[in-house]
Amino acid sequence: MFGSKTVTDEQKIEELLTRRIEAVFPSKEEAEKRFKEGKELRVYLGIDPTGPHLHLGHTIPLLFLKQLLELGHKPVLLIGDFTARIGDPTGKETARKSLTEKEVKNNMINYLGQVYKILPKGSFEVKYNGSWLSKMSFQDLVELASHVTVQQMLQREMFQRRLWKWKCPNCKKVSHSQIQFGTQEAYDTAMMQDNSTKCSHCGQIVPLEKKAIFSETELRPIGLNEFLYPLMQGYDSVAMKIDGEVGGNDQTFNMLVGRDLEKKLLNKDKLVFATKLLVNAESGKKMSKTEGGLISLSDSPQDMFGKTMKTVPDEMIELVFRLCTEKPTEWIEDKKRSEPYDFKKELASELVRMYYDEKEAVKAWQEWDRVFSRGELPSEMEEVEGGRLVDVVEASGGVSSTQAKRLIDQGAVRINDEVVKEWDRQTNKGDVLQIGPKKFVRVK
RNA sequence: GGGGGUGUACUCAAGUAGUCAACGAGGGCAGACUGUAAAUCUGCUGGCCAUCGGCCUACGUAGGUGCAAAUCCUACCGCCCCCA
Repeated sequence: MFGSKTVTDEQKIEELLTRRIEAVFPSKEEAEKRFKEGKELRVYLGIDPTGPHLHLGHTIPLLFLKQLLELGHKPVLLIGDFTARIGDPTGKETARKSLTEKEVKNNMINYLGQVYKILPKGSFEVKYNGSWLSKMSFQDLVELASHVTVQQMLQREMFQRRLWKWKCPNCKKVSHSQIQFGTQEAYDTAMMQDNSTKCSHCGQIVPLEKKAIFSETELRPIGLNEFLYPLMQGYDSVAMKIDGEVGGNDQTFNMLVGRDLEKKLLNKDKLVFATKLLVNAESGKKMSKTEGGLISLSDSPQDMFGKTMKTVPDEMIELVFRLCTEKPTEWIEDKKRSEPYDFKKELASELVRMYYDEKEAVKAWQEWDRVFSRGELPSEMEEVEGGRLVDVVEASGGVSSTQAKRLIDQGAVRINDEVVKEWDRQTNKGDVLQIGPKKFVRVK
């Protein structure tokens, strides 16, 4: 890779640093300066291969990398094979099974295939953190850990939220309980004799009843290994002598640990790009809470279109357009004046276009109109074996027989557009079954 | 190490011997409504067979008492808090 020139166009750099980016460390100005120097920068994105699919959220940093690539810089994709194999530390007694090497490998292959839809093969480096983390000794780890303090770790919001909170019965205000890790002073304030405590807001000494204590989320214990995660991730930066890292805003803490370490150990000033997240600014809700609702890059065109229509709330169409597509800002501004329904269809088809092609995008759109706007049958349907209605629903819906019966009871199943509530009814060849709002099958 | 708690379905959380497949809330699913959605209202939300109904498996794990256990006893395991 020689002779490659970086682009220092100010407008492009501005677009790069604002469109998908929530925050830049140490500062946006510093980043601008570095980009204008014209030297090739290596910027990485770390992904843990914990599942088989990349979803829409992953595409935000990936598209950022693509922008970088277009400016002549070098994206690096770091596969967290080591971290994935160790497994999620937070589990309860069912200590989440750590993934086997084989699963990790499979996931990685799947990931790469999906990444190629955004970043062309060969345009970026691929690294595995197992190649250095698995070689570290306990001594290395202790040495590494000495660079980070417990106080720093506890600042992290994710840990903050897992500490006790309590509500003062006098002034009704909420305080963090410092019971777990506090200074002596904080402890004295929080817990006085016989379980009474002094409220830091109103100064009253009140009994600390059990009911007053709560936690916002679950009060999960914080395993020591969880402290190690940021450390491992941070070391990745050092090992790769990287120039920058991009990740979701929720990864900021971990990315900053890497920045600190790289500075301390290599005297290198890593840039950290925290991308915006797919959250609804008003409600604070994430776009899709459930696995099922996630739009995955490996979804079929039809599914991708449908899921977009069904899971993207109106208020978020513009956001998704900005974060997850490459449409120019002006175009988005223009289109957003149209009906939300149409705007959303534009989004859905654009996504299909990105991960498939124009033809599929058009087809998916037509299909949607056909089925949901005009109420016609889809042009292609899965063919299933006939038999009793319950059994057909069970098999084609991928549900249990009890659940299949429930669906029928609730009137969610139609045969040839007629609601049928008898679950022992025989289906005939050629019958079209509609199960729920969007599943159609034909009896063969 | 000593003392005090606690462990319930996807999550939170009631229930302390039979009326418990287990209140309630969130989530999810379905129906009505609608522009897909959101909001709202209604129903469902362990599995199997079955259109009343029946059976099986489940309240940290393993045993025990008893006609009968999520509920009582014993041991074990996990977690939390306090004192060291």
